[in-house]
Amino acid sequence: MANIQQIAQEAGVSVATVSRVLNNATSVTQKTRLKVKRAINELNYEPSMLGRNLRKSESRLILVLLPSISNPFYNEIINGIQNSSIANNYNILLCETDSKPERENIYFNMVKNKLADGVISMDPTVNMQKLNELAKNHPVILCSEYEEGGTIPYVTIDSELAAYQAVKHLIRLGNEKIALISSDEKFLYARLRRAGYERALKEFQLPIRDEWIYHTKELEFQNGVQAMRMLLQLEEKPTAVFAVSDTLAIGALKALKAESELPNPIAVVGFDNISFSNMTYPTLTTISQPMYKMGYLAVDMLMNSMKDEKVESIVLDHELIIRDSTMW
Amino acid sequence: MANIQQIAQEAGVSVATVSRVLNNATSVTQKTRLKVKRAINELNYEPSMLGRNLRKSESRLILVLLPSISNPFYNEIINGIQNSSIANNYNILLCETDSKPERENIYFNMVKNKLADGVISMDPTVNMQKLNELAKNHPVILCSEYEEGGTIPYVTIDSELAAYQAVKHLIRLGNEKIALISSDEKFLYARLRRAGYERALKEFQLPIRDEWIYHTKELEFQNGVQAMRMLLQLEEKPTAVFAVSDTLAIGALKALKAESELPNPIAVVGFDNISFSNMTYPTLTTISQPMYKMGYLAVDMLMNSMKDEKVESIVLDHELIIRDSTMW
DNA sequence: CAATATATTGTAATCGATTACAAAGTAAAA
DNA sequence: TTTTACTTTGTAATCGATTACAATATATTG
Repeated sequence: MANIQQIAQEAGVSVATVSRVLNNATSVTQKTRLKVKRAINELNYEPSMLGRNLRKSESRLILVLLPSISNPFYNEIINGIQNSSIANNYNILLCETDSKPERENIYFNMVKNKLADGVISMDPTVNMQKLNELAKNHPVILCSEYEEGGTIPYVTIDSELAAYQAVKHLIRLGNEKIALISSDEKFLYARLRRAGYERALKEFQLPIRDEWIYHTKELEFQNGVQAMRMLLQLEEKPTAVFAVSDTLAIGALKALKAESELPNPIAVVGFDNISFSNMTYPTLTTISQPMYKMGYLAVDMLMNSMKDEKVESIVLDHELIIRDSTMW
Repeated sequence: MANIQQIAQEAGVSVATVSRVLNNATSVTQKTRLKVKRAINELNYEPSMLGRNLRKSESRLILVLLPSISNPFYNEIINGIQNSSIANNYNILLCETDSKPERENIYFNMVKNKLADGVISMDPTVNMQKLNELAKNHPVILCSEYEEGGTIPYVTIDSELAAYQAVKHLIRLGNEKIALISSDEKFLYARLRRAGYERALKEFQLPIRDEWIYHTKELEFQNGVQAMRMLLQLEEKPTAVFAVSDTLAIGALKALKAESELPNPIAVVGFDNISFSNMTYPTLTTISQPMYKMGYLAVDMLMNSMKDEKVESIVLDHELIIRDSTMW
């Protein structure tokens, strides 16, 4: 593969001139510009980004941290990030941490090593201390999951309010025994959604019972199935369930279908509005997050952060999508 | 951020020695090694990959091309690719082409520009001509979708045989009117799966009727819903359906549930065994591809290709997973 | 101890671009 | 035709590492 020297030689000009042509600098005559372009075509030349990046000390790559790509919740956010990045002439590196510190370290090092220019983290399992450390010297934005009272800018929704509204919806439908399927409360979103759940129950003077609150280890479908099975084994069964994610809710629905001898249907509300939530039977009532927008904005914020502008955190609006799982 | 010069100065040695310590070269005394390490810690130094990559003319990045991350089919493959890459000290760049040539060009240029060392393409919509061109100078492996009679090594399954077996299963259950929900036949997998479908029907002297073959534009759930609706409007309705992807099959199931006045249930078989396929109602009978393995092997093949070894294409085994959608 | 072999360290070129500054060329003004 | 102002081009330093080769230090041998 040819390099800039060879082009310069072929075109009979200096490397500086070739570089100017490559970067559309103004001060190059039409005539020399043509000579250079001809040489470029002749030798099938593509400028090396390695050289350019080293000189400019940038990689135009954004790291996107997420625990696992298999959670469909991230799909639309990633779409937003992707489109926004490309519009800004950046590319993204999707980084599955699998919630493993070793993996996380690899990616943090990439940033320190200048292999990436900034980070958007959607990973609730991220090591916040290390991330804060990184954020001192590098642009970092949190997307969806964030740190309360932290210094890293974030874009998210009001999880507490959303949960409150979801549960209130169940109450309005006449449910008094409402269970919660949540994940690990080390995650902020889980704590917030639980808080919303409790606020709604308290407001209507309904009991908050420990055995109606189930914590799963992960967010896979199977965890939802498992959780629902446990709830169905209780002596006093709930009549409705609020799950902190669609994946859990869908698992719960599955477990309910398997249980043929239920006197009354149990209502289920999920969270995220993943595309599959409209394909289940019954279709799932859920909270819709503006995922695409969230991703898009996260990149905007990162770009501003790179320009050393002050970046304000953003809280976006959500929406309750009412489907069959609360009206069968 | 400190650079290698400063470390050399701080430690009172030459840059070469620092580099040797960084790369665990043998010929460094314990004493100087310590001096250097102390300086590294002192100045909080992280070597710049930009410099290293330029010098070594490699980026240790693999591009993974796929049309869209929202298709859950790719999840497990990506997992395999990811794990295998990390084991080989590479990172992957997930590249959604959205089936747009502009996007594709961006990524191809990254390879030409030395920003990535190789490509694994899972994108059926890829421009094969350009990819072949790229493959002349850079390592490329095809994963899942491939080119018949092409020169780029691939890892895949026998789609024709799998489809044949899926349809044969439907025939054995007594179905004689079997529909096909396929995608665009510009994709090889679609042509192969249709061929398998037709082979099974012919073998049992069953009719191949054009109105029972529906082609969707995309692979989203909604396309499956749409396809099934059309099939249900036919005068002579099929009693079973084979869909070339789980997403389409799941959409079809959804459309079937919506239709309450069916005299007999319609059996459905999908393809891919995505994780959702076990969460639908009824659960989906499908063909399971060894997705993780496929991804893992693709990286192995790429590594060999980078070492300029000859790489043989691989056809892996599949499996028919029988669930409720063919026995209700 | 001197001569030689070996282990350790340093010097400087190199990867491929960008860019400040200098030099040469061209156009405009005197 | 000079002189001046402005454009265009070239020279060489630079980004931050690796590494061939040279130089020096240390160990081994006779």
